[in-house]
Amino acid sequence: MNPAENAPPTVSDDPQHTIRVVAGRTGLTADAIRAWERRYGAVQPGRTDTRRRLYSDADVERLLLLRRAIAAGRRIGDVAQLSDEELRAMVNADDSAQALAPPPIAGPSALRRRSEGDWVPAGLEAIERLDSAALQGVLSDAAVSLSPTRMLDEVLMPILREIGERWRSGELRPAHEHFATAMLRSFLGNVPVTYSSSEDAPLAIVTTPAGQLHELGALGAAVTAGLDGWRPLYLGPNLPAEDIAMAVRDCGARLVALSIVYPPDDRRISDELRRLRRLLPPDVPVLVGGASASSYADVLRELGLLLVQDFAELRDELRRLRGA
Amino acid sequence: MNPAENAPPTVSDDPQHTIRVVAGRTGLTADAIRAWERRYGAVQPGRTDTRRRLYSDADVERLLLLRRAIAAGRRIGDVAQLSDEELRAMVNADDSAQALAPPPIAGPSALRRRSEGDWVPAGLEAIERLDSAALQGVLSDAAVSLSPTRMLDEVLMPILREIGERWRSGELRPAHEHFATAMLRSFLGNVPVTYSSSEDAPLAIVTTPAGQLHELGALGAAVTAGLDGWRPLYLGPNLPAEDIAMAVRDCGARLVALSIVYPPDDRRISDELRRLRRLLPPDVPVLVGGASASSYADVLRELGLLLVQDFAELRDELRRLRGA
DNA sequence: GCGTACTGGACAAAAGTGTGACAAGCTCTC
DNA sequence: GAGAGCTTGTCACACTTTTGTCCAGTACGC
Repeated sequence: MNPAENAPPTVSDDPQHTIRVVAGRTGLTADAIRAWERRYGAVQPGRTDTRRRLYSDADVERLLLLRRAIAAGRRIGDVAQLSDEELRAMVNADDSAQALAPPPIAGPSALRRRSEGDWVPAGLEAIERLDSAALQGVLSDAAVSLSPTRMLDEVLMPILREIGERWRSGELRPAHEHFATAMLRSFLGNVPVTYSSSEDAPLAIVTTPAGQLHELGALGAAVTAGLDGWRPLYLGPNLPAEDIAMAVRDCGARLVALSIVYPPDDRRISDELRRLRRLLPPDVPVLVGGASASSYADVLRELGLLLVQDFAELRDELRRLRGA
Repeated sequence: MNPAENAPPTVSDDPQHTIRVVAGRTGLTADAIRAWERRYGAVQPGRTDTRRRLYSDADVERLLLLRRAIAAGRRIGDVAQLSDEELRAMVNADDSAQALAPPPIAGPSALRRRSEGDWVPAGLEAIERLDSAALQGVLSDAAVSLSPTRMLDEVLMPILREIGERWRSGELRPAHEHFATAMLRSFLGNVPVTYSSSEDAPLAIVTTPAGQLHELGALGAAVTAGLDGWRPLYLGPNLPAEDIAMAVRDCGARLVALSIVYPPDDRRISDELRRLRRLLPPDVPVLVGGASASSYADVLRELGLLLVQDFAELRDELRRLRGA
């Protein structure tokens, strides 16, 4: 019942990071982090024997949350004392309030306290019943407890994968798949990818090549890029190579990310990739991910496009490229 | 499930938001908010120990209502003192009045038409520049001033129409159309269509028939249905007739709404409609709208499906059918 | 020994507050 | 249709609070 014993947890409580690392990861200055601790007890890092601060992953996440709250106009003195859950709820509320007009988002508020890890089966069950209220509840509930990153890795993508499998096996009808896709699309579209990305963040174009109708992977990639210091420009699915190249040129993008999900081995996709590589400036890297991406590994290698297997690898590449 | 869930605090009375946050959420300037308080006591926020203002969610909602009243031509001095109920009633009345009577008939409190069309050109310009931050700004700005209904009729649909035309004329590239579609999809996906619809509202299935990839019209219809007392189940685009019928049967839907945008005269669409009518229970009405819907008028008449030309007609039909 | 981190204090920039003034826009009158 | 009068958003000012940054002195790590 608890498989998470040996699985490496994405967020650990072990104190391990020096203040320098934390400053780098959060974009805060070391001085600010110390001031927040001194004045408001915003985080309480562990210490070495010699009183050096040691931050856990959870601390880092909390600092990131605080940073988002600040960005939404909160005052650090007001939010520093909130619990992680309160903070996350507040940040989520701020985000959606800012992204859309009528703030009264239907409160999930029903199903409370779900033991961790139950999100996926609960979501699948709601999908089987075509119950949008329940699915919405599961999603927003999970969003309060999980960071967007973990939300993607541990809830949304597993649900998608499972849907895909049950659909292929005939266990679920297209209606279920369509329903789930529509709801997840709405949810992902709601994640504000704009917040951390300041004006000067490098621009990444995210889309799927012509012929690729499944957009959720690409949208997840856009969210990931936004969380990782890029400014994503999401162009939806099914975009011809010429248009990708045009957007890169016109907007001065420094990166293209593509998602390929369905046809595992299609000439037209390969051709599109070739054309894209030819049309793009040689110094603009192209990342390719998605369920079927690896079946194009040969073409990718030939063209010098980078294959990413999952969102974790995508994050790594994004970080590496941003540094360059 | 959980019946005794008393008062889900969607709107809390706790003072918590700084004036800065409120300004961001309402789109008002901090100066204006203070002026309204000073001159008319429009809201009475709490205070911190050091006299900084703290607004509750209820205060924010009230300010949003005031803003919409202003946008409808009211003067702040006249409406600032009204109770929340009076305000809400007035704003709703203004909305429907505005929707029903485009030519302002002379009246005692003649509605000043604000410089209305500002949002559409601003949105189009953002789309031309592929500037997601700007487009997001236009959309949320408009959404704060307009009710979801008018937002659909006066901003989103005009933008879509215009994009379509400029795209056909070659003035805009597919990249622009894709970009706009993706952003509008995200925006529409976040309109909380769930809140007014209680458990017992009749269920409406909204989708597009197989072959129809454009989903925005259908999504707009789902939003409209949600605002009009139905419980919409949005199933995304491109759904075969069998699956629509299955969803209707499994969920006990009382209505199907379809959107047909692109191929104006396609055998396959007609066949899908015929199949759908055959598979559905005869007492489940089917509404068909969208840019190309009227080119199928013959088939629709033959099958007894209802053609709706625009969202206003859709609303009328929805109301009529809900009464039945 | 040199780079990094810690503490506590100091300081200046940013943001909020109250008050008053003003210009743009609207209404009404003549 | 010109002008008086009112409404209202914005700005300037002087003052307070909040908060990020800097510094000096000390200690640790490699």
